[in-house]
Amino acid sequence: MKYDFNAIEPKWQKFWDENNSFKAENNSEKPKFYALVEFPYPSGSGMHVGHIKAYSGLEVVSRKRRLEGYNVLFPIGFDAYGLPTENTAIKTGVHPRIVTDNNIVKFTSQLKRVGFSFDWSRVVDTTDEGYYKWTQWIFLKMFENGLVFRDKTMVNYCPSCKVVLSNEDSQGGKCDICHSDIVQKTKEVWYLRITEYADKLLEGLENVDYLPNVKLQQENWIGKSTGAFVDFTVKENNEKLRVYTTRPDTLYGVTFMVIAPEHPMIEKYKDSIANYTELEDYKKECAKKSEFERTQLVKDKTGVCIQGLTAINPITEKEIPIFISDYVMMGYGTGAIMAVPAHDTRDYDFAKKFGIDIVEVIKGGDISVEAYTGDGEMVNSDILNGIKTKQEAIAKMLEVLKEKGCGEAGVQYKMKDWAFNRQRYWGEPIPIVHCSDCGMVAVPYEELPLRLPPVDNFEPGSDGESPLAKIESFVKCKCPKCGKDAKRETDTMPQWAGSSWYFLRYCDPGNTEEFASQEALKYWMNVDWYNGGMEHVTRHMIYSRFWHKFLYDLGLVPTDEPYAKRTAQGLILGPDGDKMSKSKGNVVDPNDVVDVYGADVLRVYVLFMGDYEQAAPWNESSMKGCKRFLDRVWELNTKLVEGDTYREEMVSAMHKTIKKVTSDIESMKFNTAIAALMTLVNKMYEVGSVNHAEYKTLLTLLNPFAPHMTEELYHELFGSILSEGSWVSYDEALCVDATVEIVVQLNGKVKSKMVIPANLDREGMEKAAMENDEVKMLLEGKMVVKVIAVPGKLVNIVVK
RNA sequence: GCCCGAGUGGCGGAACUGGCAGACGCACAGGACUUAAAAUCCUGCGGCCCUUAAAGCCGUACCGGUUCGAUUCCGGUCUCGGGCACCA
Repeated sequence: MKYDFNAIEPKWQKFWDENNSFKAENNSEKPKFYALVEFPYPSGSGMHVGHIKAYSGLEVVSRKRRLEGYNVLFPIGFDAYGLPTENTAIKTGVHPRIVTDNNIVKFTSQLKRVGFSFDWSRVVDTTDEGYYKWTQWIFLKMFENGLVFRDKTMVNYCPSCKVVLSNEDSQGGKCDICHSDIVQKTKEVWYLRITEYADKLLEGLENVDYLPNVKLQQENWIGKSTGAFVDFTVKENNEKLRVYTTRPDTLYGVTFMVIAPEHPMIEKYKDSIANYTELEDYKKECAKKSEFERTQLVKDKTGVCIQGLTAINPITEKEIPIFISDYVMMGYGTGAIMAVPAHDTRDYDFAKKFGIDIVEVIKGGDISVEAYTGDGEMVNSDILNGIKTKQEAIAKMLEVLKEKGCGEAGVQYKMKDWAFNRQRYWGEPIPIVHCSDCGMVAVPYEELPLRLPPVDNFEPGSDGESPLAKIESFVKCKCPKCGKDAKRETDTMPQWAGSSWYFLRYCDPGNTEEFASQEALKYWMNVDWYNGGMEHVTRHMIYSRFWHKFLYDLGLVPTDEPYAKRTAQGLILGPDGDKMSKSKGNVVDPNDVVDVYGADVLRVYVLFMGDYEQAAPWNESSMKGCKRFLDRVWELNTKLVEGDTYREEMVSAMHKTIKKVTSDIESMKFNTAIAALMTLVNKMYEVGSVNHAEYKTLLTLLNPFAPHMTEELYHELFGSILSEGSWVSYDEALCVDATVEIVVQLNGKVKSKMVIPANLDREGMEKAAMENDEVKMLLEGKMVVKVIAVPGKLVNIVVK
């Protein structure tokens, strides 16, 4: 009889549910293990198989850890604030609360059908007032500590979603949500001063175990550069014009300066600028371009020379022109640069177009053709002449700048402050009150949560105002400080807020007094292993590390980093090889797979289909192989024989498999772990029988992958694997066979094979090879030059 | 443009630290069982050559190098994927 998943899987799921089988204890003698997966956004379309793959990795690790005797916290929750839910509400008129609740029910049932060993008693929902109360609480702590500010700036505005977006949400000039074009708009918005933590976020990477490319992406995102600030002087008014440069060594090659079109100097010295209207026109031209367009025309530089202002190079004392151009950004460095066309490609393009001098100061390239950005000997640089390396030249120049008092070493970051607001209903209200006398005043802690008011119309205002602005009863309030009439802030927080601290809430989800008790945090933190998608490696991970580090600085969390280890799974592509998406219609629903094949087959398949970290296309027929494999494991119970130790013909296979599966799970090589189990099962069929000890081991190794079937079989023979089973160990000495087959090569080509004792040393192998009849024949008439023996592998005979 | 990563049979993918390329699975072909089909089991399965087999030769994107020996290391080229992007 085959594995009847329709009967067996629901049976165990019900058992696990009723017994809270995977409940993590906040107090335990056992060592703790905290495994975290990215909680889903409960969308209306339900989960797809990509979610299943994302959770299956740490699901396997968690189940293994429990068998190894750990107290495991493997939680799940819902990141439920967000635009799609609100858009559904706008379209259907159903309140986002109801939409969210329905979606959570759907997701929960899907997750349970796959048999994930989540601790269902700790589910968090970021839109639950018991949760967002603390999101607001942490925000107020940041406000109190000067990390929250408002600023009027150009913002990325999506005319379709009617929201202001952060740079992160509008990359490439397209809205992250609806993909329409972003326009620039001036607005006063909320910011979190994440740049204050740039160095800490960078340094923290040294002590965590993240995938190398995860670390690299975060480093690039933070974008630290070291260089120098140099003060040029404006001849006409003796004002300092400060620039940031990473190449102070090229100061002798500066032939002009460029400032951003928005640079305040233009306004300030408007009267002494002869061509002010021309500059104004250029500025207007630039403002029309979106951030995206502005970074598009890389080659074709535009700009205008400022008539009436001249800069003086502090080192050479030479006079040089000042230009405005949109290739210099106000938001980075000082909004002004010293241009060295000979050794910077952008400055080179600009100089060529405007006919400005190009002075070589580093030998090694041909500046008549292109800018030379490499290293080389310094020339035309007075005191630096003859210096051979960049490092040395920079060091020397920094000394000189310091002496002269016109510059200093400095650092810059690409990372910008975090635009922390949405003009939407379905988000955490920002707990701030605007008072005409007191300014921005925090809502008192005891008044949290600041609840969303009931509304029937979720449409945002036409000018990018939040729908909350239309609710008079919400907006009108008293100032908590002076008691006068005041206005409540109507922006809500971005979706990233709720996910910035959820891993802390899991430690103590029911707490009404604190976001989590110190005791629980001390016990569980930090997260031992965090797995998720590559798409969250910069934004979500950096934001949440920032929040965590802030709380650490307040002494509210015990560790300075939240995640000890971070890995990432690859996408499941559609059967057509494209990214799964609703619009392409290539989405696979896990429920459909469970209906036909059962949960265990689905679980094994998503891990067997390829390298866990790589993307792989869905292939239904490949899944049949996994079904056959599980059926064969099931069928083995008809071939059971007595025996509580491995039989001789099985010993090395058993130990080798245990070793392989144990280490492969740790390195997320789930596909080869399953392959090893398949090989073992094939071997059992070859032998024709399996004894109790062997079967017990097989079921234990397979349990994390196929928990329903293995529990059923194990339970029949040995009792509950969950409560009585334990992970199996292996003996290194028994992983090797007594004899090995080695290869005999002639000049590196395989010519013969022979079986020798595994422990034979080099000389012994060489001797055995030379005495082998087949080898003797091969060597006839040839001269042996050299023999190389590699124990356990091969003998290579070099002949002439 | 810059920075990562990858390129292996018909397909998904294996190969520890330079040591038998193609584990495991899918698909396919042949056979067994069956009235038949499904399921299951057995056999074969990189290419060339060939009636078949043995033997031989070629083969890990391409060109070259190091080495007794290269999918693995080095130099160059091409292609694909990802990240950043006038970041001074």
